Amino acid sequence: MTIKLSNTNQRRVIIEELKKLTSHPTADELYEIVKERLPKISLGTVYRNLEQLSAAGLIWKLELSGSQNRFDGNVEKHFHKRCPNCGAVEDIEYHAFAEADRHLTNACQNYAIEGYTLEFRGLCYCCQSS
Amino acid sequence: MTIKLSNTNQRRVIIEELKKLTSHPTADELYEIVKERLPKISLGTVYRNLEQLSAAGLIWKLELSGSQNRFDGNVEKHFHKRCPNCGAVEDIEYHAFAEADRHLTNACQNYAIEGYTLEFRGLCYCCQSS
DNA sequence: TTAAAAAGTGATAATGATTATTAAATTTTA
DNA sequence: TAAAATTTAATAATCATTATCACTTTTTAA
Ligand SMILES: [Mn+2]
Ligand SMILES: [Mn+2]
Ligand SMILES: [Zn+2]
Ligand SMILES: [Zn+2]
Repeated sequence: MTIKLSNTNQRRVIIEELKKLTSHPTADELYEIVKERLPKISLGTVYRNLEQLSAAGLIWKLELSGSQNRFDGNVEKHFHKRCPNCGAVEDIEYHAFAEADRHLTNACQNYAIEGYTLEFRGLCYCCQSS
Repeated sequence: MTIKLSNTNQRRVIIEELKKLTSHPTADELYEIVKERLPKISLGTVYRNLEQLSAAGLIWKLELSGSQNRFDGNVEKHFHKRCPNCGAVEDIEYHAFAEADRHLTNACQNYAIEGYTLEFRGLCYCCQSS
């Protein structure tokens, strides 16, 4: 049942560059970065691979509400905070909200709910000091 | 500071029809409904008014992750569940998750977080029985 | 090892949701 | 009631994403 992916150079570079970043880039932001190593790569290839890699569980596709999709090389359980001013997306350590998560999951038991998506809003460091 | 909106017939009908529904329609779905009363109305007018009405706090704009925006005539505090199979959006009564909400809000205090967005995933009634 | 089959690529076109533009109409202001 | 402000309908433009397709690369399995 595991998805099988060919070993192409493009795929290798895409996942490698994504995993270097903590910025949760959009497909086109990552495209610009990958292009430095693979100048002939096309944006469609980046989109296609990000889609496949997230389907395979190797990366995360962040479908944040009301914004362009972003991608995350860190697949450990954690949440995100988006800055309403500049749009930056930052990690929030899971442990900070672990208890709330337990309560949410428990409340879910009584309903036909499979899971939830939770995202926070708050000014990033840059936008706080300006 | 309150936003002032002119009293146009289009605006009146849009909000009136939205408030009749519990289906959280998209702009184009509501457009089809409103068109029965105002056949000459344009889709752009529906988009513009939904935007203004939600900016004024008279309705809710639901920016659900990874899907077209939907609109809600019910501005009381509540959450939503989206069916991963058919895309339907249903209400979840706030009280069911009030305790979890308290925990989330408390955890937020220690961080520069202004608020959060929470949405659930689960098969709707139709999709469960098929 | 090699040839057929499968998967992936790059270039580009197409799609779909939303926003912008603009002249004309309506509503508000005073 | 006339000028100012807002809104409308029609339409064009934008922007993110997906689809298409001829060609190349990778995988499979004899
Ligand atoms: Mn992250
Ligand atoms: Mn609702
Ligand atoms: Zn910021
Ligand atoms: Zn369903």
